[in-house]
Amino acid sequence: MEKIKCDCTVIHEEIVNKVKEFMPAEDTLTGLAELFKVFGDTTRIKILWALSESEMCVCDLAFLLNMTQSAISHQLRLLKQSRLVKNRKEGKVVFYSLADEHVKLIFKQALTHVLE
Amino acid sequence: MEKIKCDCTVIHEEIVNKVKEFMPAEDTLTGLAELFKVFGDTTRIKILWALSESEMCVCDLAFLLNMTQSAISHQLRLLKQSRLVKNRKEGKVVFYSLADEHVKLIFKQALTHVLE
DNA sequence: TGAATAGTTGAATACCTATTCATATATTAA
DNA sequence: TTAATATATGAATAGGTATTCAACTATTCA
Repeated sequence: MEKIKCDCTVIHEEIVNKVKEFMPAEDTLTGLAELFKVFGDTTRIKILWALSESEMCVCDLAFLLNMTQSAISHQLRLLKQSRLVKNRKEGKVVFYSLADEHVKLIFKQALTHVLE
Repeated sequence: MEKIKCDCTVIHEEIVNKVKEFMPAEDTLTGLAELFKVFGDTTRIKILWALSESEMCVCDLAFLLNMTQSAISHQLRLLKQSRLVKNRKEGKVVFYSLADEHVKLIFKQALTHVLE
């Protein structure tokens, strides 16, 4: 354990206080992190990307990603809880699709960083 | 374990193949997930947000986020490895700042989803 | 030189989470 | 009703990771 306030922070106090003042609410930042956490998994990224091309059922995704249907289903539940995908039922088949256009826009922005 | 190719995927074969064809390279998708993983932590989000306001030294960040300087240092190393922050040394003090403008743009995009 | 400050780092711990496995539900068709 | 298919889900496991703790380095200054 150590003390929090260094000498240099005292010197920088004005800047630090100004930054603190403009920081978004704790909830907002936590929410941001939670959203990015959902994007931060290869399986979910692939699912989201696939759904950005076309709506698909669970076993389509399982086949496409070469994974068990169970694993896909678990991830889809997570994605739905985060309001990133929605679904509709047609007989025994459940089709999933993107909830809105945000996903594509976030992808686009992030790709510019990755592809450099 | 279970078989991968369901009957309904046979029916949807055309769509599934088309989606597969347009999927980005494995490396690209993994890279995307890795980037989002870095954003997917409250501490790192706060650090990045703070640095989007002003460059700061390690102990400034520790004071601002009320965390040990060691914890902050560990996270800064991660952020630097991901090319999201850069640093400069001035005597004993190391100042960190955002590596480029991508961070702000990605934040902005994601916020529109969180704040709805 | 020695003391103090700023920062880094490796190991340990405690928590989280992605996948698997087994099972359950829902729908359709025979 | 029974059998088959599509999906969902709870528990267990294995792998990952954020923070802490205890050193350690680098720099300044007295």
